Amino acid sequence: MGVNPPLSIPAYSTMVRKPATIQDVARAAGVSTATVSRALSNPDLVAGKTREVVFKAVQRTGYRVNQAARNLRMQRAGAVLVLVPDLGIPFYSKILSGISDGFSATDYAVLIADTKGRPLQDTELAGYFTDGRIDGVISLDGRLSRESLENCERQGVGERIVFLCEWVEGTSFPAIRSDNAHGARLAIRHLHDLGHRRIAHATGPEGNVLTIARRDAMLEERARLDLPARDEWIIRGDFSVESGHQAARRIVEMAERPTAVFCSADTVAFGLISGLLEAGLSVPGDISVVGFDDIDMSQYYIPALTTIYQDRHQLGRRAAARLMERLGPSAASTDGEAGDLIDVELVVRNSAALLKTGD
Amino acid sequence: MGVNPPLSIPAYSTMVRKPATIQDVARAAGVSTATVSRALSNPDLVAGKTREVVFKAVQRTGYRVNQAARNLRMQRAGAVLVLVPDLGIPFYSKILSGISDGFSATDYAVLIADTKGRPLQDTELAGYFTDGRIDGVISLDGRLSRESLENCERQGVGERIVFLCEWVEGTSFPAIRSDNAHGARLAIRHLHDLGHRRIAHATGPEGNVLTIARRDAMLEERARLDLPARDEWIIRGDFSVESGHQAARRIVEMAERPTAVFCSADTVAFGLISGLLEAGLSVPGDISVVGFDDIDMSQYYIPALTTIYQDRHQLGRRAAARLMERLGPSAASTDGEAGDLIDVELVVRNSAALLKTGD
DNA sequence: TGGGGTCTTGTAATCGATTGCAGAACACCT
DNA sequence: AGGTGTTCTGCAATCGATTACAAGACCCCA
Repeated sequence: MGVNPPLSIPAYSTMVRKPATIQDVARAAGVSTATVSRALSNPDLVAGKTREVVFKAVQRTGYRVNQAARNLRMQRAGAVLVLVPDLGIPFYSKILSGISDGFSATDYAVLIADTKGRPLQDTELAGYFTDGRIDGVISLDGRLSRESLENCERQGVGERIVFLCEWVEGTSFPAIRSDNAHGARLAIRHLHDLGHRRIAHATGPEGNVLTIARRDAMLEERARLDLPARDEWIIRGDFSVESGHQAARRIVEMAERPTAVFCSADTVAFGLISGLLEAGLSVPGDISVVGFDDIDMSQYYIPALTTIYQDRHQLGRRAAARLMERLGPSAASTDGEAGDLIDVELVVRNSAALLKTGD
Repeated sequence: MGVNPPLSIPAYSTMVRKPATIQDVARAAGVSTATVSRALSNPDLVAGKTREVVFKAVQRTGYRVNQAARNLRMQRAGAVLVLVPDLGIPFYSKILSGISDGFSATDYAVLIADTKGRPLQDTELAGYFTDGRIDGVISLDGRLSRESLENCERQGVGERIVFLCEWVEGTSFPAIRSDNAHGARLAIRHLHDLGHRRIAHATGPEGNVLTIARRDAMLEERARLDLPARDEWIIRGDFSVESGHQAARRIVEMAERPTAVFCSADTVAFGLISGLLEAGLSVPGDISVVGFDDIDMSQYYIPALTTIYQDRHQLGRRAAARLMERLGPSAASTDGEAGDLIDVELVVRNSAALLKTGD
């Protein structure tokens, strides 16, 4: 006696304890598992005294509800999936942060999948639902196949899909999005106010809904203001910096050069400005440029970028809220539609200037 | 007879069918659920004929294994958690894409949590494990509390944590990271080769391991090259564009101004350059600047940024692989350590130039 | 004392998979 | 025919929770 226990037996405190189950708590509290469950999830149903005893036992055992078991029993997955067209694009980061925020107070986990590397199979999305892997989807990807969506509706989970930023034309899923058309109009009007008449547009990828919304509104506004139009002033691209860089080359070679360019994204504007400078043109001296998005970098670019601000964090939060609302017990179907369009603002900085009168 | 069924009863094809369970398949195939399970997960154990019958039944019923049930039975969560200090920072986007790739071939889901909004409680991380919510963690956040980590080890899940980019000093968790010291040396040598002697450094946030690694290596290399040192040339900041912008102000006011600045991140460099230009100094004419990271924007910034390239996608993939390896059945503990340090490269562009000889 | 109501609790089924164990079926050899 | 071995399959327990149902405890009032 008086000797320490043999060293080969680890001290109790360092032993790997298996996590306590509801059984352990029940035993410790001297009640049934049903009572423990109720005390935790529906405290009103158990007597005050018992409740105390159970809580103490929970403390003592360090019990935490096993989510896998809980979800199985409750026939839910406890997770939502966010589909991102390309995680490598900085535009999405703040949106994700907003979504993440939107779910932080709930017990939903946020799963993220990049659809760039490997686009979804037609049955895959519906599969995640029947899998028991997810309860809902927020899609930032507007190119989901119709097949995918139909499969989901066939499974009866159409109500659990929400689009964000992009959407699929001709479907009726909720789509939280910025007022793209208004943004485009603001940009064109601003350039018009600065005296510009020959205005070009560097578009996003062909077929993309944002490309269409912004281009169409741009064309309309330009027509409304009686500005000249030339086909070559609509320059196809995608939302990448690289495509802006290429657009610069095209512009430099044009016979009748525009004096201003409205870009479908800030990244495009960066590439464009960089390309124009390489060609010896100055911005905004020779050509004015307006972007779209107002990403973090824009205010520190040189020149600081005049652009259309999208509240990305807000977009993310709103989409999260919208999905929650539809996953909840009573899906008041048509309600809330009003809030799905988020306002944008013109942010005036230094990349667009008064047209030189000598022109 | 001859009339259609009443319209109030939906046609079978449009009815919401509950997903098929393993029971349904067993019934359809005329075997037991055990056989179905084995046919799917361990085909060698069932006779070829039976296997066929089961596969057909699976086809017919559209069965998919319910992951929640499977995970519960197998005592795993089927998910890994990625802790991101701030999802709003574009630097992380490509890393996430790499991680996502790394897990795409597995049946692990990727959960993402932003630790900026609400830092983790000490018991929270360990809680996610005992919860049955996650099997492993990749932390991009080096400021996890020691308590958090100790709690995990107490639960016996210390083996399932991998750090990425950042790490916690004094612990022995695997940490996939760039060779930060080498990067800093490359930057300083490059500036030295260009003739610069008075070299400043805009650091990251105080206490951050990357800040320390890059600064210490910078100081060493500067000493090794016998370059002058002044305290005010080490300018504290964080990794934000804003902090670079502030650093510019400080530099402008210095009595003895450096001719070159090594920035702890590209974003800092952007802010710095923008600030210097506002103050009437040109880059690289008056001051040369080198960044760190080589994010997408850097090659299109004006001037295009000379910087240290980090292979972010690779970092992500590698971390994913490392975690998988540790979650697997036989955790060969010490192996693979060698591959945890990822090489960096100097990318020479236009923001750092030969020192003007008149200086 | 007995009947009816309200609170509180426990028993046991259930969610949908996996797997140890044991028995059935079959082959092969003497 | 009988013994031995291998291959295949099914029964039933199990993972850890939730919850319908029933029963016990207690109170109140006629």
